[in-house]
Amino acid sequence: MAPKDPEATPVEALSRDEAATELQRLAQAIAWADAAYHRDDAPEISDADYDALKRRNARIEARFPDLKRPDSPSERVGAPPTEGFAKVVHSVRMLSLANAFDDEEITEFDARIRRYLGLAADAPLAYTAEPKIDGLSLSLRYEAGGLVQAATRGDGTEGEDVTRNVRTIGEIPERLEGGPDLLEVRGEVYMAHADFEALNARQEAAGQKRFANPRNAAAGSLRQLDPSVTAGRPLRFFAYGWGALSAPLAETQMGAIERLSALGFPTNPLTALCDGPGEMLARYREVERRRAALGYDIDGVVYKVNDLALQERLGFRSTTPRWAIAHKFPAELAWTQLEAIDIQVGRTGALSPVARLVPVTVGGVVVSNATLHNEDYIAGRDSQGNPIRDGKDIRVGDWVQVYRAGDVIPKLADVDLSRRPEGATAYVFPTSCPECGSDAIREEGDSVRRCTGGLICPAQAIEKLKHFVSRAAFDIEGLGAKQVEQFYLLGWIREPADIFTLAARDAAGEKALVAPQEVLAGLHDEERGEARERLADALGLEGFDREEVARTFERRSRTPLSEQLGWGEKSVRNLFDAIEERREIPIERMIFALGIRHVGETAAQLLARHYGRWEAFLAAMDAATDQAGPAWDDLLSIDGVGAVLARSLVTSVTQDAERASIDRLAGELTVLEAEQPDTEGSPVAGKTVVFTGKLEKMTRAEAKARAESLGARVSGSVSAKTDLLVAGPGAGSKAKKATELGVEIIDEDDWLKLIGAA
DNA sequence: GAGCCTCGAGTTCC
DNA sequence: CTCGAGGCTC
Repeated sequence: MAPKDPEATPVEALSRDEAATELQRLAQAIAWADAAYHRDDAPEISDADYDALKRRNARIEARFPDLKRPDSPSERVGAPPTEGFAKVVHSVRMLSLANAFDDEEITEFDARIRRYLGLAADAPLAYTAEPKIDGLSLSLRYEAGGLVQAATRGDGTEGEDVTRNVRTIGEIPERLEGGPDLLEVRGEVYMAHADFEALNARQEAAGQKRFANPRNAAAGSLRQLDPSVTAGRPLRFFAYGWGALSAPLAETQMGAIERLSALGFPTNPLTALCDGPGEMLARYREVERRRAALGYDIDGVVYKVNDLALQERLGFRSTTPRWAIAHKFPAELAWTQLEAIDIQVGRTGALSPVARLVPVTVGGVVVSNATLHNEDYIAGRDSQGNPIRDGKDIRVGDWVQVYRAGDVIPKLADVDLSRRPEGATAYVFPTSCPECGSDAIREEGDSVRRCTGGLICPAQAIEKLKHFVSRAAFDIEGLGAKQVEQFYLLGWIREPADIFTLAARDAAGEKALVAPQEVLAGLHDEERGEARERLADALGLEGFDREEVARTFERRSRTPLSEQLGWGEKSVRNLFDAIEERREIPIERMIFALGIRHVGETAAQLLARHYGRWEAFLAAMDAATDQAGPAWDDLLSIDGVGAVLARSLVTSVTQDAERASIDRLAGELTVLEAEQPDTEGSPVAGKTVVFTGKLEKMTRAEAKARAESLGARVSGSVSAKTDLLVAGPGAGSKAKKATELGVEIIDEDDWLKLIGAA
């Protein structure tokens, strides 16, 4: 059990008996945290919390030396679970693959590539096909033939340095002969079935936890802090790709794989060349047929365009290469019973139903929750009103079939009406918010029902704050989702601006922004049991008693954070330092952090680039309030901004309460001007370019992607703001308009010459 | 107006 | 990771 947080009595005030009791409690709590960290590779409490426990233990021991226990945590040897793995930024992003689940999607994949490349349906186009190993991706960096770094995939941009562990894997060469000077090899670490069974037998004999499946075993083994543990684990490796290179490996994917094999890397023996969708699908069946006998887990077949020059032309979408796709095997299914349907309220007020299930193992993992999407889904209809699951609705008590979409997200596939319990009634979707009681309404044509409470809804307020501190927004170290939620419940932070005044209020001994009566007022009716529980929990109380809650609420408001359990002086200082660091914030993060519907990372980036300065952005929003006029048109002229986004943005930013909150926040900050894309030496940076007519050396999509990578804005129509028109043969009205407006016109060859210089 | 292609939002489990 | 929907292209 996790240690609760009984309001910490100052060490000085502890009686002897209390001290002895607490030392025992601390010893247990620390041992529990250690075990959770080492055994499960999943710390249950934060490093800061852990440090605070240890420090309090040490202080009590210092005051009562004779009470020191034989199992005192301060005597424990071994590395404290502070340092994890160093972060590694990948020089070339490790992307994921687009997925396909049926044959048709593979035909479409081929057609899409041909279209993009401008190839006829019958032109030759070869693909490689290889089994998709179910393990963990790894990037191995070799310099001058020697392995210098191994990193996990992480989020694709930044992974963890696992070099010391990887050096213990026999199948990964330490040195290469005759490779390029710089070579990053990418592949999959996995554990074979036989090795997995043997490992689990050993784990069990040693009284340790069995691993749920080979992939978890491989992941757990690779992420050992002690490389000697990894050395004892039977990890294996298949190379399938590469990142940074000082010289090309080959001209084709197949050639590159053969080269990696010649350099000493294991490559998958089932890798084959296919000349089109027909052969690809035949290969898929073949691999599927041999799946059970392979001796290791695979979850599909990956196809890649064989010609590397074509791969380069195809390039990437935002998170996946265009030249590859993973054809997944059908997901495993399992039947279980639906215990309850809960409603969660998101940042935008969306009411999302979640299925609480009798736990069931699906694909090696125990699943107890699954998404139910929205009210139509429960009723057995899709957003167009067409029946899904043959129109069967879902009721509490039903037997339902579960699968893990993409091997991750649990979903329901079917309902067994023959086993429906007698008296089961159709689920009635709430029409008021379960968190704040406000009306929950569904807009015309929308599939989700939303709480109309806005910021008075605690769920929305908390989710908005979580979004605010999230990685792509303010990313404040030491202030994660958990802390934000707790600070909100304790009344210390109600809106983003409050984060930046917290340190001062802490020093002044008055953190709460609301009176306890006010907090309690919202908890009157009996239905709000959950909210009461959460508040009691945040206060560290076992039960809910109004007077005790109010008392504790005030005491915690007055007690400096550094004296509260779970926090120590150092962690508090780190938190406040991290907050101070974010008083300077890039404008794109600021815009994203506001959490406006339809404005995600990408849209925020576009807006930041367009307006440059924060004041200019706000002024433009004000000028566009009436949704007409030059400011409104200017907003809509941004490529990627349409009417829906614009309306959502302008109404949010100019709405009084919201705006006041934004201004309070901005008052605490220095918002940094947008950085233009890194296009040093690009002749077209910041220019607005329009393509028209037929392009002969590249497709329109390629031309657009290339121009944007050089910092140009590509627009669809010629206007006074257009700097350059690239006109191929057959250009018509656009060329005419450009001439009228005096916009420079060049042909495709001139364009290539122009950007070739970059 | 139809058909992509992306992005945004919501979600689970480790 | 997926679904829904916004926005762009044809």
